[in-house]
Amino acid sequence: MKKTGAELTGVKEIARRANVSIGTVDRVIHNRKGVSDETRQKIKLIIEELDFQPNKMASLLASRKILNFAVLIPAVSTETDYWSYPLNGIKQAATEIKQFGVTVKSYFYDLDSVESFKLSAEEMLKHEPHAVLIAPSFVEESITLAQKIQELDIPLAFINSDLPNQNNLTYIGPDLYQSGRLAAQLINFTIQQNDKVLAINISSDLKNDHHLLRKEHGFKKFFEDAGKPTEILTLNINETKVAAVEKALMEMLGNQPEIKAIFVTNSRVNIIAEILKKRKRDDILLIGYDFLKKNINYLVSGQITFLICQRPKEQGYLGIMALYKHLFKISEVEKSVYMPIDIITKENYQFYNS
Amino acid sequence: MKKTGAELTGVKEIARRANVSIGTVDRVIHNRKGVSDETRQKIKLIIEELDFQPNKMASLLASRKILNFAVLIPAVSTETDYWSYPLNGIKQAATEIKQFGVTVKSYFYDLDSVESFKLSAEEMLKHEPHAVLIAPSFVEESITLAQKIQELDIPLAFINSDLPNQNNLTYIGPDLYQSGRLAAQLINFTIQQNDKVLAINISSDLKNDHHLLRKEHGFKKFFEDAGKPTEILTLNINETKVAAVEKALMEMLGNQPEIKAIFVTNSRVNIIAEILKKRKRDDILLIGYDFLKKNINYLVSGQITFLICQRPKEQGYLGIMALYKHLFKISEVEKSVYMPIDIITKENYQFYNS
DNA sequence: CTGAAAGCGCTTACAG
DNA sequence: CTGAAAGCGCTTACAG
Repeated sequence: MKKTGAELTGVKEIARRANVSIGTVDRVIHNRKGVSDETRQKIKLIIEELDFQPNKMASLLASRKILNFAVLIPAVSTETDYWSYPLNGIKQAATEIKQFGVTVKSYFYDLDSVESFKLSAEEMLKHEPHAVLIAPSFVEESITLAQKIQELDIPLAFINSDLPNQNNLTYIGPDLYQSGRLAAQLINFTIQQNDKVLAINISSDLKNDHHLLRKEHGFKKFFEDAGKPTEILTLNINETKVAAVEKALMEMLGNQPEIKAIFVTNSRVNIIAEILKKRKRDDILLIGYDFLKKNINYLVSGQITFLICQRPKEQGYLGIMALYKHLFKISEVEKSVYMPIDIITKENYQFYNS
Repeated sequence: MKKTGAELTGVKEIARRANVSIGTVDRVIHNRKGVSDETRQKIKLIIEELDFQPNKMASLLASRKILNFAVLIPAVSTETDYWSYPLNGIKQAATEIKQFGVTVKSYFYDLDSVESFKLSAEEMLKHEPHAVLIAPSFVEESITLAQKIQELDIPLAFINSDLPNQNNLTYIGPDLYQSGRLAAQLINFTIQQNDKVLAINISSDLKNDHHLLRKEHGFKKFFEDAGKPTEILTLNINETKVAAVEKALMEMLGNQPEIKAIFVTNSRVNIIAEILKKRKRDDILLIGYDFLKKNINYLVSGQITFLICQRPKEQGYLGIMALYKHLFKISEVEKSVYMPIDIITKENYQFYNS
């Protein structure tokens, strides 16, 4: 249970072999200046020979580093508890790395308010974080922020959605196109000849919500590739109130009685479920996104058949851990990490832990 | 970036307040004897007041502990690469906790040989591990082993399958009954009135393979609960050679032309896929278990529609981490951790990372 | 450019 | 029962 403490190891042994002090060895290990080329080379050689790996714990202990991570994500709203899941993952990671002197502070913004994003971002930067994790919901403002962060030369991780060319350390989140394809595949199993399929985008600002469009694209592409004549209709609803959605939906269903399956491109699938339930349209298969309490309720009651999920908790967890692994040089961090695309049904939701 | 080093903290501050040496404080923290009740109480009070949490890194560094974990799992065979996934998870965990002085050594056994299990178990115990992770494939022998391990008073984790009442620290694996139900639900979406469904158990020793029976049970229970008149047939095949399986399967399909879906209760679903492909029976929906290369190939080619997976990599990873968290007192460990039941299709397999 | 010393927050013998 | 000292493997000023 104890290490054998016979011969020297680590910096001491290197120092002994190189005939220098451990201070000099330390300088070489961390590529600090103030060492002659000659000694530097000699020490580097010995380090290689010994395949020396500094003891992280000793290093952390001696350096007394304190690292503050900042997180900028949407607040949990009354409308959706989606963001509670990434937040839980972030908290879990925070607990695990607390012992290494890392603190994680979260800043929140309102998904309906660009202004709140800017304010929270500003507040966050004021605290001079050593690493930042953000969910870049507002594209333009997020790019501005990402550039500020880059100027400060601190690592940046994106979760939930990506922004191209932002020099971010990593992106952890879904592949939207492919999740749309998967939804199509699931629907394709159940429909008959001549059935029609409806894709619904519910968003107050669809033009900027390229998310939904990428899912819709994957969805339609699947049927194209399948070479089936299934007719895919699309309904864009730019209001989120039930009454407005109901009007648009019922009009569509009235005109197209052959619709037998509906794909909602985001977590607002519960609105459609509510309407279908009220209208007693149990004949329509419904599929949508995200492990929200409201959605799960309709899954259990049978109104929703499939939910597609992208491990929101894990996104938060992995985002923080990526920053940690990078700053503590524990391992290389991948530029993009695409989450598995999970299928949740009435029969497996109880074991889905995020 | 630096901690403020003004006032004393940790053991020193406790010692100062209690007017004792840090040695005595240490004795109290670790509940060692040799401290008068009076001083012990005094120190405990101060510890509570300060909400003192010992610095893990300093503690690890000073104690110079070396912990050897042992792992006993089936070897990766030519027939299936299933066990390469838990092994990868184990290796990943090993890499992460290496810096805390933990080594992980794996021992393997042949799934077709009880003898090899016993031998490997013996070999493992000879090395006096401080914690053990096992996949208890052979029930009786595993119980014997679990009892030996208990006598040695070292923590034990099970993965992949559970054994009741073994005083193990934790179990991490699937809920078999529920995964059978999920398979039934998926099939239920696609079948028509009057279609029949076939469940196939392929095992050379089905009586002892209670795994398969629990999945079959869940599978059948789903249809019962659904109150549908769907007829579920069962085929037990106690040979694993393709020729033997083919004979049994074709006889069944010949007698029951209404069979439109097949559920294979384990990873040998690729054998059935091979036969269906050869016989050009694309009309039958096939569903089975595990993310094996062979199975994925048939998923891509369309012969298999769904694979049910239980995160084998994560099981290995979490198993090791549970032992680590327990021994290092990082957090409490749950007695049972049931893995999510994942559904893998042609459209999402590429993002499934275990 | 280099070394010697102090220190990180603990644990471990050892001495009394 | 208790304390003083040495040490874990590093880093950090400081002195030269």
